Amino acid sequence: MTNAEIAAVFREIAALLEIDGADTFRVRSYQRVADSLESLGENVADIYARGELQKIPGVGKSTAKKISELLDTGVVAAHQELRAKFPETLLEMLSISGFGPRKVALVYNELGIKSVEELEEAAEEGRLRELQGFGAKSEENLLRSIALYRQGQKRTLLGSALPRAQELVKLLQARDDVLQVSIAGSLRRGRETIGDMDILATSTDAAGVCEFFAGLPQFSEVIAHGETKVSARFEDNLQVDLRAVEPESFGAALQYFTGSQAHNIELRERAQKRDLTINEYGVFRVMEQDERGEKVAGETEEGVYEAVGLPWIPPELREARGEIEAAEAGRLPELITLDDIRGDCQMHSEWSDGHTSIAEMATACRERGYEYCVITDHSVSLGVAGGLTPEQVQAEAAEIAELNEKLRAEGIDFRVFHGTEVDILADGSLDYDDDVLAAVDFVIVAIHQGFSRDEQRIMKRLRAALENPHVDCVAHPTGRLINTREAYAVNLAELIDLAAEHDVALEINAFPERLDLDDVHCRLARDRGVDIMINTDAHDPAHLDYMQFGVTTARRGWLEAKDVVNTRSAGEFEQWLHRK
DNA sequence: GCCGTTTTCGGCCCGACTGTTTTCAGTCG
Repeated sequence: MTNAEIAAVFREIAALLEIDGADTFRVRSYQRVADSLESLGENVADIYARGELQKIPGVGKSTAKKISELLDTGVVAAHQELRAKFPETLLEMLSISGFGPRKVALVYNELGIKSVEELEEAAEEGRLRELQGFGAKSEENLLRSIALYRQGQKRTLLGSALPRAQELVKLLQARDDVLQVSIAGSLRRGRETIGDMDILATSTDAAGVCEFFAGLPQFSEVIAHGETKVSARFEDNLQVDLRAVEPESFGAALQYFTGSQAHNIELRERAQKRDLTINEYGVFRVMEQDERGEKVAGETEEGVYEAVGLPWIPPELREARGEIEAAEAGRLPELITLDDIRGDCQMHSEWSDGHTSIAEMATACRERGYEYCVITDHSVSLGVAGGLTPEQVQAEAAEIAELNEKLRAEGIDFRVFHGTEVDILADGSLDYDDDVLAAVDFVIVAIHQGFSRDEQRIMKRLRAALENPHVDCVAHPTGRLINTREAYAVNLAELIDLAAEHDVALEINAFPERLDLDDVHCRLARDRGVDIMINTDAHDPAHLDYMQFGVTTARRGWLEAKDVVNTRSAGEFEQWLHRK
C-alpha cells in the first residue's frame, strides 16, 4: 500500500468525521496525518517495520494504530464504520466549491439528498431554500458551482501558469500608482501544479488598481470585484486573485498569501507562544484579555519571520516539512539557483526527434550562459522518436567531435558532450551493446515502454539497468505525465537505494509535464547521498528555458548546488563521467 | 486526535467574504 493510498484513507476519515459533525480539531488531526504521509518520500510500511510510526509529525497513538491496522489488514475498522453510516456518493458533494461538510450534512439529514445529481435537482426545483441558511441566491450559486465542477477542474501546470502570471505582474508594474507587485500562493512556492493564481500589490490607489485589473481583456469572467480584491477567470477557468494592501503591510500580506496554509499554522502557533499574533496586516503583540497591542512587523517578510525569532524562509520550503525547525536551528539549506547551473545534460537534436541541429542546440545553451551541454538522442528501439542505430551513433560522435574542434578553433570556451538516452528494454537489457555505451561520454537510461508492468517487473528492469557500469543517470524516473499519465509501478525508495549503491545519478526532468523526480523524492534521494541532475530534455532550443522549473523543483526538494551534478564546471563534469 | 520553554489537561491560526441573518454560520485559503 502506497503512502498516497494510506493518506487517502485518512483524508476520507477526516471528511466523513466532518460530515458527522465531529470536533474540528479531531478532523484536523486526520488531515494533518494525511499531509504528513504525502510529504514523506520514504514508504510508510518501512517506517512501520522499524516501529517508528509515532515519529511521523502529527501521528500519535491512535493514528499510528490505524496506520498499522491498515497495513496489516488492508482496512481500518473505524473508517469502515463511518462509511457504513453514510451513502458513498455523499463525499462527492464536498468537491463542489462553496459546499462544505455542514451543508452536506444538512441537505442529507433534512432532504435525504445523497448525490451531486440529487443536489442539482433540488436546487433547480427551488427546494433548498426551505432550509435554514439557504436562499434563492445560494441555489443559484450552487448550480453554477456544480456546472464548474462538471467541467472537471484540473490543476494548472506551473509551466502554464507562471508566464501568464508574469505578464499580469508586468502590466501592474507599468502603472504609476502601483508600488510593489509579487506573485504569491502556490505559484510562488513553485508547486508543480497550482489551483489558482495569487497576485499581491501595494498601491496609492487600491480601488483604481482593482478597477484596472478587472477590466483586463485576458479574463473571460470577473467573479468578484471589490475595493481591495478582484477574482477573475481566464478562458481555461484558471482563477486569479488580486489583492491590494497598504505598503506597510506588504511583507505580512506576502507571507500570509504565499502560505502554505500548513506552514502558516505552524508559524502562528509559534507566534502565540511568544504572545504575538500574525495576520495579513502584520505581527502584533497580544495584551491582557486578548487585546491587540503594538505592531512589531509587517512591512517586509524578513521582518515577520524575525519577529518570531526565525531567519527568512524561502517560499519553496514553506510546506510544513520541517523548515521551521531547520530555520530555528540555523540549518536551512542554501538552495540551488538557476545561476548555479552550468550545463544541461539531456537534449535531443534532429538526429532523433529534436527540431534542430546539434550546433544550434549548443549555441542556444551558450546563450543561456552554460559551459557545456550533452546531446542525448534516442536509442534504436524507440522507432517513433527516430532512435539511432549504432552506426548513426558513431556518425553523430564524429559530428560532435568536429563541432568541438570548430569551437576550440574559434576560441569559444564551450564543450558538447556526446550522450545517449538508452531505452531499458522489457527484459532489463539496454538498447545498445556495451561497446556502443563505452564509446559515448554519457549514458542516461529511460523506460519508454512496458509501462503497465507490475512493480516486480519494473524494478527488475531498473535493477538490471543500474548494474550496468556504463550507466550514469536515470531519466524521468517515474515516467509520469502530470494530469495525463500515472507513474509506472516504480518503488522509488528502492530505486534511490540502488542509485546510491551503483553511483548512478537520478534526473529531475524539467519539462513542466514531468517534473520527475518530484520535490519529495528529490529530497529523499539527497538524504541518501544520491547525485541529482537537472535536465530539460529539450527537443527545441526554446525548451531549454524549462530549466527554471527543474531548479524550482530541486529547491522544493531542499537541494543545494553541491547536490546537483550539472552545477559543476565542464572539467569537473568530465571527471564525474569517469568516476566509475 | 495531537501535543508540551507555563501544560499529561486544555488548548488547538486568523480573517475575509457570502448569504443569510439582525448577530452569525459556513466556507475558503
